[in-house]
Amino acid sequence: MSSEIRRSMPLLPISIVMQLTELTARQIRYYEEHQLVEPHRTEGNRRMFSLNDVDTLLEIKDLLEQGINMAGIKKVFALKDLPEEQQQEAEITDAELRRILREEMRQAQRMQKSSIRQGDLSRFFQ
Amino acid sequence: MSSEIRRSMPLLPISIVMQLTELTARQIRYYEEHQLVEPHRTEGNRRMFSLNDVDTLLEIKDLLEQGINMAGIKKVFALKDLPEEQQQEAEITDAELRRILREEMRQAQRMQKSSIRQGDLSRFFQ
DNA sequence: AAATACATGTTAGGTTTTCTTACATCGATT
DNA sequence: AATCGATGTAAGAAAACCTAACATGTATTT
Repeated sequence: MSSEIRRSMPLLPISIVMQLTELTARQIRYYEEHQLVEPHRTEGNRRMFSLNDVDTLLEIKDLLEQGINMAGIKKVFALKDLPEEQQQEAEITDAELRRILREEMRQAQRMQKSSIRQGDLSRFFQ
Repeated sequence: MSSEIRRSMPLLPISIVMQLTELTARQIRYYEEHQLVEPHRTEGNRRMFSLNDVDTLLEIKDLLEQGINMAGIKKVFALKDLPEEQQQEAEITDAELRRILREEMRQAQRMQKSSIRQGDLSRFFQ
């Protein structure tokens, strides 16, 4: 079995994903609501996550900690998932993204100054 | 994180292990009863299995399909798990195992002839 | 300053999954 | 015929998870 298949197999219940990512169930479900992850569902409607899903969630967490919001993260993922042939067509969107990211950086700095940087300490607050 | 650690992390609920191994919950619990696997337990007493546990279960399944019973499988695992230093002390048991396995092969052939497929070597294990 | 939006917390009620225990079954052995 | 070994099955309880709704704390907008 290829490692690709293995990493995309839905194996993990949400409780384990919570441990692996240090995200709350609420957060994980919220990101799913925004279609940033799409866990498999069992017959009984329970979410089952793959290792790739966990990677995605860790990436979301990282971007959020950088002050980027849902819309920004969606853009980032949209770009990343573009196949080679379409990367060129994305140029305009790419420029747009850079503008977004610059703006986010400023925003992040403002947040740092006011000591409200969000996310990085979440693990200490259960 | 080392692959060793990863493979020993309790990540999988029994439903997933059932799919991966094509064993029933009853079978998995029965093998645990015989201490052939020892899944982690959550606070709420749910079994959580590691990838190593899955490997072990697949090995159990294979040995069972070869007609070896619980006691025999315990012996096989006991031998396999011996650290280098003790391998020598196990020589006698090792020879014993080889004898057992040779006998088991003959038995398997007989079984094929008579279309019987189970319970072949119980007499050799106590 | 009030209203709004965003990300997350919390609570409630319902459903699925898993647990243990006990008894049933069926082929093989005694 | 009785026993054993591996597995099936059923019942009742508990844990884990689900959705939906409302609450909260910051940041932005008006």
